[in-house]
Amino acid sequence: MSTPTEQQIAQQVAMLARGCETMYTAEELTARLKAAAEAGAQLRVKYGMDPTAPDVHLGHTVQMRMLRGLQDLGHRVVLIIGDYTAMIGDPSGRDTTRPMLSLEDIQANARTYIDQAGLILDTSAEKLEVRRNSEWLERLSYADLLGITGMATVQQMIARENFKKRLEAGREIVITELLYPLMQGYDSVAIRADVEFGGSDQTFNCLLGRDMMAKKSLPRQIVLITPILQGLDGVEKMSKSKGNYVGVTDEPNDMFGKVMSIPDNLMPNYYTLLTDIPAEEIAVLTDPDKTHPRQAKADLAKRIVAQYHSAEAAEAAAAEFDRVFAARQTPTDMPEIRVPAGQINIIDLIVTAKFAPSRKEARRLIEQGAVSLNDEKIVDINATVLAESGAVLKVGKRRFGKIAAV
RNA sequence: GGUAGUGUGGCCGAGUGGACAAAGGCAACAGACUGUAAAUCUGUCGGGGUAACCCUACGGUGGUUCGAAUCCACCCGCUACCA
Repeated sequence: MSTPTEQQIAQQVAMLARGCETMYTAEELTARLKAAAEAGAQLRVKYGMDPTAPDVHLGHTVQMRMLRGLQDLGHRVVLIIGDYTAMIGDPSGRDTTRPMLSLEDIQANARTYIDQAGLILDTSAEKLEVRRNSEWLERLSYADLLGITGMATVQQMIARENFKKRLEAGREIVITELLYPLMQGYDSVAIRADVEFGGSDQTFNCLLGRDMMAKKSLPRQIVLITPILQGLDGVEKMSKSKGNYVGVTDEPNDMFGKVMSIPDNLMPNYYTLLTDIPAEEIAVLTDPDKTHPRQAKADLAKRIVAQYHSAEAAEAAAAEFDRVFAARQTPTDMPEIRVPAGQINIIDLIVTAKFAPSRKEARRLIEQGAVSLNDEKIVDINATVLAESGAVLKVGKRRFGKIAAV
């Protein structure tokens, strides 16, 4: 790899800037990239993972895509599994303290996480280093801890918005909560991070790490803050617990459909953070006068499916979507509903198919005109139908099943 | 430890003896329309029953009452003030 020119470095920085809300600082990043290139050295890019929530969704990929970009430039990602922190349990959780995770759980979660992250990251040993923070945190003595706590001031802590608000509201702050940012910051010191990525809620912690490094006379890490990706509802942030997410391991059809369900006004955001399309093109795609929104969204959905599956899978998912929702035909693949051959009550059929959680709900769906069998709408909640193999039960717009009479 | 407050459906949040399966909002689901699982509008939204009606539910356990989410006692959790 030849030494990149100033211009190439500037391009690299621009690529990262696109997905960042804030950079501390772009100048330092430029200088560090240049120095690394000249020395033929890899930058160490820190990325923390919470071993309690292993499923990777599009929200995580905003950062991961940039990490991958850096890997492709020759740098190394240091994935830190927060096993030590997880074992203690996160005290900042408002309601209940999280249950302690066993070592096995942490292992398993980390495994799942790395497998899924591998869809985006380069997992070769050269480009990815996996560490657990128990490696260094566990060994600290009380004296070490005093040294670490000596690196931050109460003023710093209470300046943090999160704590400030709680102080003003008179809500309590447990001392260990103050220690958490320090632990995370110490991770940076321990691994000699050059760059750390964090969501905007992590700003304080990342910057504290940067500060601690300086106090230890280390080159302070550059902090890249990424925006929080909004969920499918367009209101809350994407998260597994809110159920408004697209998992990277979602099936193509599902992934496509979920992306199609985002509000139109979320498209610019998704295009910018989840694809590599240049800004000028995004502007054209998301301008309703220039591109039909339906078209733009299908295009977005295809690109996303292609990233995690394949271009063919994306085309197939798009075709399937058109088939079912635009042409209103039955899907090519439907789950089987196994029922005894013969007459069956329609409510029983819906419940057996698991298309409704209760008989009451099944009845409501019928009353609302949502149910049909072989394209024939069923409006009578007492209807009895003939269960014959191959018959297609449809409930609502997207629940289909093929009857298998046994 | 004392005092005051608070605990409601997936979430937020009203309700202070009957008209309460519990206002309103969010989320969700359905229908119409469409450009899609977008937007908008309408409807539904604990469970069983064709229905009348029944069962479960307002932190927990008992009690008062013809009747309790609502009143009382104790307990548990959270919050604030005091110690």
